[in-house]
Amino acid sequence: MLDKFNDLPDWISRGLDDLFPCNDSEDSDQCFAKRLELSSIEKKPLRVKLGIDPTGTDIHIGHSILFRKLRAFQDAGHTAVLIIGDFTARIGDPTGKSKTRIQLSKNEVEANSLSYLEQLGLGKDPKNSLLDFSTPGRLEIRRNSEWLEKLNLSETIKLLSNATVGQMLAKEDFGNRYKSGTSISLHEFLYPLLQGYDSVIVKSDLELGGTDQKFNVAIGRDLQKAFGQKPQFGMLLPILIGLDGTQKMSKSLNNTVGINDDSLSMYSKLEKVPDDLVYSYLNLLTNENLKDLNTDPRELQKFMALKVTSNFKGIQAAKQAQINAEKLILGSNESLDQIPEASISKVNFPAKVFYVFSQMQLCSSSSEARRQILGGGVRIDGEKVEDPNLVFDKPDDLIGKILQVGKKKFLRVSN
RNA sequence: GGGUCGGUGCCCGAGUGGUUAAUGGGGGCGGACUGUAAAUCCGCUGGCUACGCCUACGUUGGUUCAAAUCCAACCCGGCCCA
Repeated sequence: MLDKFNDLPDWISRGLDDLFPCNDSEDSDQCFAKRLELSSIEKKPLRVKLGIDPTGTDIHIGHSILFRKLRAFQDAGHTAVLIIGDFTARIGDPTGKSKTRIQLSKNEVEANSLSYLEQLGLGKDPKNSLLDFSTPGRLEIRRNSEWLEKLNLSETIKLLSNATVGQMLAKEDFGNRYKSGTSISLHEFLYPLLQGYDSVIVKSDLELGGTDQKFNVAIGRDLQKAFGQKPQFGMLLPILIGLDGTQKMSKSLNNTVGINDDSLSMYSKLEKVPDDLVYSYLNLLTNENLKDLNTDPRELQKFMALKVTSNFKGIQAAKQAQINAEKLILGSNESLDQIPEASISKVNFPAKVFYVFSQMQLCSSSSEARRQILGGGVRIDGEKVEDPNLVFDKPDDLIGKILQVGKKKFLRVSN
């Protein structure tokens, strides 16, 4: 932990990558500890902003780092201001993307937003969700189309005048793309300014973001000053490394653990993250004490997987997942208690095996199923299937049996 | 707007008239191995209840018995010039 966070309570400093500005000044615009102090003196909760662009449908545990921090502020009595970037999602934040993002339609964005809110805990008991949706005054949800849609050209130009081309190109992502000759559309320059303008509108005291957000958050601070407000602080949290152990966790890299994953998949994915990631997962995704940890790497993986899973699924489900995962590794699926069931109603009989596996969505296509069978990765009730053209005449031939592809994908056939 | 180079499967990248569903690498999936994994080795990697049929090399047309490969127009991108 960096020294400069020493005067902050542990629930704030844990896992931080950066907090800026950060100095010993007595000025509550320069020193976050002072801003906190001011908040408690004035009995005015801080407004802690976090923006999400509803561009996809699944939140993964990498995102959860930010939400966990936001929740910590909620629990300390502050106000979480969740900005749904329903407008900016349609522009696309170029951050970290080598290409201009595809623009989404209004309907897609709305559907994604709802899905996000549900995943974050809308309608759920705060005990089992990422954010507290029910305690009055702890959460404000704003959609940025509310103000961005109304922005007219002269206001837009005023925003644009707050940043320079040099600043934009100094930003790592734009700079790289510029140098490498990848196209940058002008509207992408607007993105950081719009995100910053969000801070102005909601009068943010603190904005949370990943380390790749430093530029955008800093722009927000500049804009607030330009609009005569107290500038926000920026709190940056690390980008979680994905399951591959090298790249950031991201859906498009297929190295994620979704918070909607069932507990068994969540646990089994987590128990095999590379050894040198385990510590950071514990640090960023749990509140466990990081001293006196078990030194056996395999045990540590399991401990981490259990703790993280129980954060999302509850301790009971996590323990069960651990037991089931052990059984999976030993290769016996018979004693598994939590095999998902799936109805066979989509299958038309007579049915060939490969067709069955594709219809049951264990394989992405019937060709894929055929290949898996030929490759020796398909089992029914533990028995290897050799012939892809094996025919089942009626549903009863399959109901109650366990279909398996590889080591991790199971399904019990139901009516 | 002008000049020039280019757009190939999830990604990168060969292929410049015909055994080409398209070399190779990465990634992914499956198998073996192991403390799970990684590394390594082996196999697979467009779709379809399928030994056949369909769809694919920016888009649309054209030439040809035959096109990813030739021609035309258009769309998109890089660079240089305005």
